[in-house]
Amino acid sequence: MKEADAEWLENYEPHAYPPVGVTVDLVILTIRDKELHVLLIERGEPPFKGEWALPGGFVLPDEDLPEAAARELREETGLKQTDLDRVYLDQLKTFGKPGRDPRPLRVFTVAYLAFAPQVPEPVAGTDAKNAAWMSLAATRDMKLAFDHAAILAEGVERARNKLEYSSLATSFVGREFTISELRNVYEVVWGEQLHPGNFHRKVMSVDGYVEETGRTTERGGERGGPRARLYRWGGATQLHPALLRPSET
Amino acid sequence: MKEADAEWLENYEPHAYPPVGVTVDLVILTIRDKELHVLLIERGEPPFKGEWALPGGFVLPDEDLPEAAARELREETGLKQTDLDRVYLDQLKTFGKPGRDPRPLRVFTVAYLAFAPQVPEPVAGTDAKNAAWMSLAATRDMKLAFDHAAILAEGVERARNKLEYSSLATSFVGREFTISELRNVYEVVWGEQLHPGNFHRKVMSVDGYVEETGRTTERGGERGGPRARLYRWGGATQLHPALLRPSET
DNA sequence: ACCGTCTTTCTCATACTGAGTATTTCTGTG
DNA sequence: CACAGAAATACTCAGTATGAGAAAGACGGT
Repeated sequence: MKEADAEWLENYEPHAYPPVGVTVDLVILTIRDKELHVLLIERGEPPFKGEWALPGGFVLPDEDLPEAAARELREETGLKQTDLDRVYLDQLKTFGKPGRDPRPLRVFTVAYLAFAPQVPEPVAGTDAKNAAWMSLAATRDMKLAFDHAAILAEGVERARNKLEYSSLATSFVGREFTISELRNVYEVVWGEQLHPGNFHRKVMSVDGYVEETGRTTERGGERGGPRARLYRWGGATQLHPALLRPSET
Repeated sequence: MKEADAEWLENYEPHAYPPVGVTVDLVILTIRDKELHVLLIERGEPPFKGEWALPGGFVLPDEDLPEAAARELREETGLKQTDLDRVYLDQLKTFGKPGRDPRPLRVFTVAYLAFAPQVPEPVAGTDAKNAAWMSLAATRDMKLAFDHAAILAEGVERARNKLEYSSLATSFVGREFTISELRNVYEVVWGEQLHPGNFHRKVMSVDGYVEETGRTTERGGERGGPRARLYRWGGATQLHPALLRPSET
């Protein structure tokens, strides 16, 4: 550091500024019963005690933002490390409108978006009364705490776009999956039916999206059909060419 | 607000938390002399006094994040309102690694990305000694203050991607432009030559990207060629289908 | 045993893409 | 003032991707 900086530091008075806080909030999405679900917690502490909110909390003094998001993800989902490795977790957007938090402290929140595979039952954390996977349809009828409804909407929108250009859909399924399980992810997130034949051809033609395991499911679908081949993720993160949603054409 | 919240508020002590600050920093890109340039300022105050940095500053107490970014953009570029309307300005990413700011205050910065059209000479603001458009090539040899090199890299990467799916390239050119001026934007940002014929066909085929004005340039190119037709932006913000960069195919 | 479902593969018409070429209009130079 | 070089626009053609439909099997439930 320069000498001028050192001199300036001595006269610096942090508490002269109005108090500010920074939190991370998580939009954690998963698929249950062919519907998109989000993890919500019932707040056990004020503000908004008793109301439903996205999981999140203050960033600790020595913690970087991705660390804080990963910690909250661990605390709120109870996922094991092996599963956590496969979870997509990326920064979504930061919200800081004055008054979005009623406390006498200006709170900015850095929202993160996560996609979880299987469905461990959620764990109520220290400051949460209760935690639950809520279907997106259900959330539209509830009033979420803070500006979390807007954050959730932003997260869902981002998820829909991410599916087109990234291999993110594999984060929603198990380590080994069938092509129709993968297709189901797209159908649920986009909310529209896809042509099974064309989807199959497309996925197989994108280099590095999936690779064959050589095995098949133990039995066919519940209502019939042959055993499906099992694939695993092929290592590609970007899809070339992209898997565009039909409705946007 | 619930009663429980009100009770809780009385016991709340903001200054018990370590001090935190939030700034906005801007990656403002433009094209000069067929090269991508970024607006940098020479810091007039510690920390990093005398070093080059992205323009930015603290978010004011009653200001939302987009307002703070717009204010900084106005202050630093001196653009007039009519020009500002056409500037693309959107949130990029938030950075908050402990220690990224040497002050005894944890500073998070919300980075914004802006694309400016013509090239007004920059204006030195209150806490800036000097301001200048720097070519990207030049910035690679300089050490920027804070973690601004990483923020800049993130902004450039985002810009390259945005060109593919949005009509953003029109923010870099004047209100009326020729197809080859538009092509030049893509070539400069992507750093590769495009096929003039194919680019022309593609731009004309994307619905709502450009619309004819019926006029042409006053004279041909400096080294010959016919007068080019003038177009204006056609109103579309998303491009369907996208204009993919050739190198990624 | 049979019906309906599901996976996987084909076919075919249409659309889009990259590469190359042609035509015409202009600028700058001798 | 003719000419070379350059640029704007249009056209061609082969290769590839896409949407829609259909077919061939494999399997579960009844």
